Amino acid sequence: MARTAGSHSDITGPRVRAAALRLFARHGFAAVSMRQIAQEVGVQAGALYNYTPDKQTLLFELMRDHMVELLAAMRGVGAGDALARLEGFVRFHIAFHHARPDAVFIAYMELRNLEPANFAEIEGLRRRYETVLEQILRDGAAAGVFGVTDSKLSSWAVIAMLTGVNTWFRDGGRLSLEDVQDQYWGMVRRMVVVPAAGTV
Amino acid sequence: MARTAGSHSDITGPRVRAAALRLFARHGFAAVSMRQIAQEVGVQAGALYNYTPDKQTLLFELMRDHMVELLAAMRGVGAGDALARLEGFVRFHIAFHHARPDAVFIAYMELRNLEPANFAEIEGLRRRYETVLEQILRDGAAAGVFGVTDSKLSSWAVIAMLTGVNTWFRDGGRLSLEDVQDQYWGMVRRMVVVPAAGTV
DNA sequence: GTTGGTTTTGAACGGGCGTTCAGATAAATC
DNA sequence: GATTTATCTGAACGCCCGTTCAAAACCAAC
Repeated sequence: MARTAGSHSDITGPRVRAAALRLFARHGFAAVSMRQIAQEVGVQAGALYNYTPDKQTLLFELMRDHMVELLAAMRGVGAGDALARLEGFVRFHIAFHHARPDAVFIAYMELRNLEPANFAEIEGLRRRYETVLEQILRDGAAAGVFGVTDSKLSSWAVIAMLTGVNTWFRDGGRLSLEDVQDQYWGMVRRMVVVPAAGTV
Repeated sequence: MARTAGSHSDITGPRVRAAALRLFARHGFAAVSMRQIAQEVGVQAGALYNYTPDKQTLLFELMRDHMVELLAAMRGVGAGDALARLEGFVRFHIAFHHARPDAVFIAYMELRNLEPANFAEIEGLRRRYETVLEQILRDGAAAGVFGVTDSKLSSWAVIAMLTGVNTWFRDGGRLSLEDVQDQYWGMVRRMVVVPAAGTV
């Protein structure tokens, strides 16, 4: 024990997780072998077990870290009225997910490869995220600003729509990420905001 | 050759595909073995090769059949102005996808397990589907009914939102499928229809 | 430069993989 | 009921899997 700064394992651990993230996202958890991950890191397969007890835990920790990061980052979306918070949520969701395509992909596609206990934990974290949006929609509805009648259904609809950006958006294309954020915010706003009389 | 009505293979072929569909959706293509599929059918693994040349083709044909069915069924969504066709599309998409959760799941999750040529074919079919919605949005925009400025982006947003229903909707829950269709149609309508003056 | 802990290797374990195929079985045809 | 297809079995092929572990290599501390 008593690791010193700069020891090998301080750098190898992250490299293992990064390789696993890349490969799991590219080929799927079940299709990637520990030997492939080891080769990407430049090590023999047995050495991986210094950094994870098994393959399942490696997957689980990638997903859990991603969700925890998501929840932590979202805390900065902040205050204001429901409309402002909704705009913040939309722009944040798009930017955060765009910055982590591999982790997002895994978090959505590999749920079925989690053992029940691990699945439950990830689902709990996801529900916490969804609840934030749900609360924004409820607040806006209570204030008479949003015409949302079913905040749960609406939050699922919004999140699915926003997450879909990751399937088609690529840097350097016709639209910048800001363009996309603007357009999606416009769609979400029209979707939930009940027009005040006289604004048309 | 010269198969007679009622021969064994007339019934075993579909049973193989049904078992593969179920298992691929449940556990993922890479995690399911030919022996598991065979067991579900009640046959030895070798017998499967009377019905498919290999595992990859089995997956591909499941996805292709699903997409072809989708495109065929969508042709019945029909005519009318852009608003009516958009409503038809929304209700159709939700109903069709709800009736085939396993095929939908596979069609979205197993793209990465397709060989390049097979991937290209499935992608082409998917693009044809998306183009239908895109055209509806363009028509509505041209008619001044929709406020859509980017029909491609909007069609992706709508499809992602609608497909998301499959991840949470369950029969026998709080909402009926008709409830869900109504709510989603309301959201899509508000999202794209530019309100006529005086309707507020 | 020896010590003592940390990390890696390389081989092995038992098992499952997709696929093939000769031979057995079943079903349809005459 | 003999013959001809169609279908299935059961074993085998070569290969890869996740994981373990003794022995080797490495490396900071004294």
